[in-house]
Amino acid sequence: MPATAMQRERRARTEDEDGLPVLRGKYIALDVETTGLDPYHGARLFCWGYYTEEGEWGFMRKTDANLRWVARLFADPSKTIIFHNAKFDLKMLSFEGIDVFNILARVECTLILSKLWNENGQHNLRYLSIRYLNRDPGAKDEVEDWLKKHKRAFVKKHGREPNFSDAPIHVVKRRCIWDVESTLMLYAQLRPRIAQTCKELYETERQLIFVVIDMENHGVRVDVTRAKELRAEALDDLAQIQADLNRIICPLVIERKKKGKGITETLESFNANSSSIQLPAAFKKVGIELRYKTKPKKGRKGSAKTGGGNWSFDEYAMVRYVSKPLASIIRDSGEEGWKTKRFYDEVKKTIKKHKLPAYEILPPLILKYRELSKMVTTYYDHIIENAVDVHKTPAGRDVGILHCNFNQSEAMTGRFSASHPNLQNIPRILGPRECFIPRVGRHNWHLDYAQVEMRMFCHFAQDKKMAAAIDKDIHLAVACEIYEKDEASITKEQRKRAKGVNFGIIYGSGAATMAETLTKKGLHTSKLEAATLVASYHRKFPSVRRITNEFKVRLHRDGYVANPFGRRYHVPTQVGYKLLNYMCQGTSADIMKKAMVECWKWLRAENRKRKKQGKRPLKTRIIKTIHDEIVFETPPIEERLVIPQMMKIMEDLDSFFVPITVDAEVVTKRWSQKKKPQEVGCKWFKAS
DNA sequence: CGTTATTGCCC
DNA sequence: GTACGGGCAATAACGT
Repeated sequence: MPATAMQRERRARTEDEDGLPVLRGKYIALDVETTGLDPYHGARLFCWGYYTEEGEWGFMRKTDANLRWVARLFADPSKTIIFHNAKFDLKMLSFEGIDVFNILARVECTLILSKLWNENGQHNLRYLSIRYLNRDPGAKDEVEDWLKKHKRAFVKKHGREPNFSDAPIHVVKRRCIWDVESTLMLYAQLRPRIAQTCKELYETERQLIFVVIDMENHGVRVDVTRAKELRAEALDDLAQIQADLNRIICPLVIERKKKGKGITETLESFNANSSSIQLPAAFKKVGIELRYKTKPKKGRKGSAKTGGGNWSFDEYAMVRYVSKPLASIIRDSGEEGWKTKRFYDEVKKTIKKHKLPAYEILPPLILKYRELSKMVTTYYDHIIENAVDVHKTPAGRDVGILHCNFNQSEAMTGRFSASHPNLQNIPRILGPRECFIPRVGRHNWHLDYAQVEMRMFCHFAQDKKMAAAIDKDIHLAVACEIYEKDEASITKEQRKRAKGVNFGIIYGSGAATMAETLTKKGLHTSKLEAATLVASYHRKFPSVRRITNEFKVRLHRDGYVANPFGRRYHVPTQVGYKLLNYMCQGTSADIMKKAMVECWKWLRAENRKRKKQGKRPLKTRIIKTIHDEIVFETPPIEERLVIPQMMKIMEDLDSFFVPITVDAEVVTKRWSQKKKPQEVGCKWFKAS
């Protein structure tokens, strides 16, 4: 569409009761502009633009009448409303009192369409418009440019950072119209392609938008007081470690660069997080000879590798810089999550007992320091700073709600990602999980697909031997095969090794990495041993090689490989070994997504039914997802009805070479005390 | 104030 | 003959 035509505003023929345009177009691209990205901390929309296939377009500021116009648009089942990232816009509109969960118009999303068409690369509107529409970014960047240019002056004048709503309205308008025009054209290009390739998957993703908004708006409950207690504890420990470190290695002479010139400095306080400058200096000073270097990491999007070649101080290297007894202390403390005091006592005791050189205390202290500072900055601080609606409980504790951002279109395999804060990487053993608590009168039920990636692996390989073992103990069964022993004679360590091999195979590893990974987990394994295990594995499970090759053949033939839901993976042929993993991970992810939609829909349908029958609605909700796990919040009185129903929906979702089964655990007090249903006296619960 | 490198947590 | 998959986030260091 030529830019000149675009700039000619076409007046709608008719006006509604508020004097606003009644659109003839059926397809309406809509885009809201906001004061920020996080509505839970005050960001709000202040205007929006629209563009229809009839060439009608317009720009509206937020007023009651204009919001009513949007509500009427949403109530019209003959319309299709297209967003680029519908989740964001709808979430913002939900904060203006729009009931986004009962929209009668059809909601579409070009971000999801683009992601499904090609999981690689960028999916922002700017990039897509250039790539698919040959469109000049034009007005797209003007708002950002304005903000950059006027930031300093604005802060000086108003005492705060400027946002989109502070830019001149005509600049915002131009951008907004640019966005909606692009969105509409993009939709016209992408929708037919997806209709051809994965219509049902798109439908799942599309409906999932509402599940995600619901989940994010509801949020998870946190015990802010507990976070503060744990934070204080950690800070105390950190102060002690810092003092010890300073006593051992300061003053420390270091060399660093400043404006291209090398300078020398003497430090009175040591920073254990400084792995490139202070750590090497400290190790040299106490006389530890450095032996391990960092490995190159693959650059963004499979490009050349970057970095590497510097001295390494990760845990892998650190345990190797100390004697064996101390190394086991470090490993044990990590696995069991010891408190700092116990760790200190054990470390000192061990050094004395084995008459180790005094400097060996350095690596364990640094590891502990890094662990604690990570807990504080990444977890406790986040909970304390980001919890909203904080109030006191009768017991005098501060509790609040954390609203995490779930992104359904970020990970290339199809998985969810989470951010701000990332609820999907909360440590399993250390303190943070103590801060997550159910709401009053609720339990949190964690329903997780048991070994789902392993099951998908089994599905693709169509391996009968594996299929027979998957509902018992797959790792034990694999151990029996690769060690050629019966179950009774397999040691715990051998089973653990087999487990590592199972994961390694799914991840596409070879002998070298397998050895490294196993050794890292405390199972000392040489490269040769690992090679033997892998060879043995492939001999016993030839289907794995077969399916890996089959995927490579398909990649070569079609340029992509599609999972059972039609999600396509485009990868360079050099990394064809990744396909098996993508297929396992991605199929699991799509199972999860479909399950979330089905569970959510069941709960809504049930409530409509109950409303008709004059019964009170169910209070059960989906509150979060962690890859293979859906977490439901439910009043105990509903558990018996709802939980088995949710499990049934999840398990009966689709049919594969092996059944997909669901395990259930429940949190009544704190996430750290997640329990089996039987342990909390759920007599009605029957494990599947 | 941006980018790169390192580290470490999750499934 | 090679190679472990997918995420998010914090800090340090350095140059603009």
